[in-house]
Amino acid sequence: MASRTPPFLTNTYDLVDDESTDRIVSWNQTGDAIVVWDTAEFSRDVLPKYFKHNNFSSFVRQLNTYLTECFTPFFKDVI
Amino acid sequence: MASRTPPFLTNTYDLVDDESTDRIVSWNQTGDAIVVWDTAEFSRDVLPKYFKHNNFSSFVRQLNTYLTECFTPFFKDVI
DNA sequence: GGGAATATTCCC
DNA sequence: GGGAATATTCCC
Repeated sequence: MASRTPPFLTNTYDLVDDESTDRIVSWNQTGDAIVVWDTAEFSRDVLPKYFKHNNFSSFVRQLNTYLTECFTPFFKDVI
Repeated sequence: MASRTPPFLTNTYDLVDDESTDRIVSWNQTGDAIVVWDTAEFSRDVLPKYFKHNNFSSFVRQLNTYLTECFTPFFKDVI
């Protein structure tokens, strides 16, 4: 029996996959990385919908916890 | 140097001490115990102002973590 | 980035 | 109630 996928990973998948916020955060062209287009909006508007905080650094901390070579996010702050 | 008081304890002190919510949660007459008069209102309205959740059981879990004989809360659900 | 402290959840 | 897993914060 595979153990349950951690909530952080399913939440992160969901928030990236949500097309209504692709302007703020989306997959890259090849679909193997996350692009955060606007970290300010991302932190303020998107994070609290999925997590109990609105801190970009807390999100990145969790990302680093679960990171493997299969999962390569990057950030492109357009400000 | 004393180490810093954990946020849970200062938050809990503050929420009990706030007189505007004494109808929901207050000190007892001798000031050495917490009385939660309405757990439903307490969970829904008071907890999220001080913590990142609205679950009574999570509050009690933390209370048990920090409990000593000097700190004796009790709950009086008036429903 | 990540170790460690604290918070929140989950489950016995 | 509390151990353990996960999340959030704090700090190096």
